[in-house]
Amino acid sequence: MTTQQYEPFAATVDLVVLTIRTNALRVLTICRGEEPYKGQLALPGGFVHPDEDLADAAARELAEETGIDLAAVHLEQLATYGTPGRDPRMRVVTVVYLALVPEPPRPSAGTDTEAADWVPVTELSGDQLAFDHNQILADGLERARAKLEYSPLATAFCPPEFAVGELRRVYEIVWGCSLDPRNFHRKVTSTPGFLEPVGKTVSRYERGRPAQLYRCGTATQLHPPMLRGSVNSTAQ
Amino acid sequence: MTTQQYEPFAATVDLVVLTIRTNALRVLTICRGEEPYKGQLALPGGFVHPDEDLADAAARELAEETGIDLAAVHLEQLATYGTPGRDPRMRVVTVVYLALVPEPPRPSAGTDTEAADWVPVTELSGDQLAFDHNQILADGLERARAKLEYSPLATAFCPPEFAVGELRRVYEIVWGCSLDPRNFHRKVTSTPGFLEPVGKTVSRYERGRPAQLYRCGTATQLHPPMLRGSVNSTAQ
DNA sequence: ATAATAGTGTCTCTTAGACAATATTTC
DNA sequence: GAAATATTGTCTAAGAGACACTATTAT
Repeated sequence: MTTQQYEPFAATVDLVVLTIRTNALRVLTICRGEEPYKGQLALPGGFVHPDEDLADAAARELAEETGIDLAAVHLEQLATYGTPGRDPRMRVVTVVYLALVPEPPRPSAGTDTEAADWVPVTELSGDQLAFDHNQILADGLERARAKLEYSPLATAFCPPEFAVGELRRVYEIVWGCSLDPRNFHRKVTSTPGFLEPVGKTVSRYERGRPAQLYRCGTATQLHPPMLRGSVNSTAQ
Repeated sequence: MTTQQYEPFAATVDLVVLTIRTNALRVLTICRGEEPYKGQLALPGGFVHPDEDLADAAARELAEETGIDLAAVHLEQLATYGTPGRDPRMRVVTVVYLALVPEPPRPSAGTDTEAADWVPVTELSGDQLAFDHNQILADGLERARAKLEYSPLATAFCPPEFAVGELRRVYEIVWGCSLDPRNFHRKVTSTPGFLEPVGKTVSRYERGRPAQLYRCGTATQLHPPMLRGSVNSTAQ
C-alpha cells in the first residue's frame, strides 16, 4: 500500500435503528429535506468527523436523531456500502451500524429539521427508501433475525428487567412467527447464561398470573441456539 | 445528510486470505517495503480506485497479489476499520474482505515487489502484524470459525470435488480440534443440501479405502448446524 | 498380516416440539 | 366462574456423541 493521490472519498455512517412498538418491528427513518431524494424516506446518518472513530460517529448520530440513552442501546457494525454512484453528488463510502433500542423513544427529531419516524418494516417492503437504503435495511433485518438465534440479542429490545413472555414476543415479532410459550419458557430459562432471575420480584401485564422478572445474563453466545427452523407459523 | 466540506478520507481495501496447506491454517501476508512498519508483515491491500466498487477492489487486489482464479475463491466483506491514527500518514477507512482459497497457490508476489507469504496463523498469535492488522486477522479468524458451523463455507477450502475426510480435516484444522470421523461422515452426508455425490467416482489418498467424491450442494445455511460445542480436544 | 482410511450400524443421552395440567391474576 | 397469562410436567421423535464393526486400499 503506497501513498498516492487518489480521488478522496466522503465517509459517512448510516444507521438501521430497530425497535418494537405496538406489536410491530419498526425502523427509524427520516424524511429527506434536500435533493436528491427530497421528500423521500431514508435511513438516518451523517458524515464522520475528522478525528472521530466510526463507532463514535454512529453513536453521535443516533443520539442526535433520537436522544436515546446510549447506555441502553445495542450498537454493532453491519456492513459498508460504497458502490460508485450510490450517491449522485459524490463518491461516498458509508459504514452502516445496526442499533437495537428497547423502548419507543418518542419519534422526536433531533437538531435536524427532518422529521424522524418509526415505520413498521412491513410497510417498507420494496423501494420506498432513498439511495441504496432498501438493500441496507434488508441486510440489517437479516442480521437481526439471524443473531436472535445464537446470541442474547433479543434482550436488547427489552427494558433492563423483563418477563419471559415479553422476550418471547420479541422473537415472535422479529421472526414473524408464533412460538409455544411453554417450550420457549423452558428453553430460555435453561440455556446457561441467557437470563438471570432478578429475584423474588414479580410484575403484571393486564390479566394473568404475574411473571418472574429476569435480566440479561453474561452469555454472548447461546448454546444451544434458539431455533426458528420449524415454527408454528400461526403468526399474525 | 448535508453536503459539506469535511476532511477527505482515503478508502482502501485489505484482505484476510486464508488457506490450508501442510495441515496448517495459513494467512497471506506481505512484507512491507516502505515506512511505516517497513520490513514488518502486514495483510495485503490497496487503494480503492475512483470508479471501482469495493468488492471489485478486493477481488483485484487478491488477483494482483496471488494470481488466484477468482472463480474458485470465496470472498465476503468482513468489517470496516477507520479509527483515527490507525495509519500515521492520513485518515484511512479500510474495508476488509475475507477470502478463502482452496489450494496452496504458490506464494508468488504479484506486481508489487513486496514478498507475499502464507504464514500459519498459529505463528501470528500477537503483535507481529503492522497497523491494526492483528485485530483484523483475529476478527477474520473468528468469522471463519463461526461460519463453518452454520454454512457450507468449509468447502471453500476444498477443490471442486473432494472426499468427506478432506472436508473433515478442514474443520479440524480451522477449529483446532479433532472430530470423530464416523459421526462427521454421517452428519455431513445427511445434512440436506450440504454435499452432492459426484457419482460412482472414487479417489485415493495414500493408504486406505478409496472415498466417494462430493461437491458442494445448494444449501447456503446448514440445518442442523455443525457443532463444535463439545469436541474431543484431541487436537494436535 | 498390519496399518490406515472409508463407511455402516448401534446404543445412550439430550433436546425439540407437542400438549396436558396447574397456578395466579383480572374481569 | 370465565378468560388470560405463567409455569411445570410428560411424552415422543430426532439428533449428538461414543464406539463396535466391516470394507478397501498400500506396504
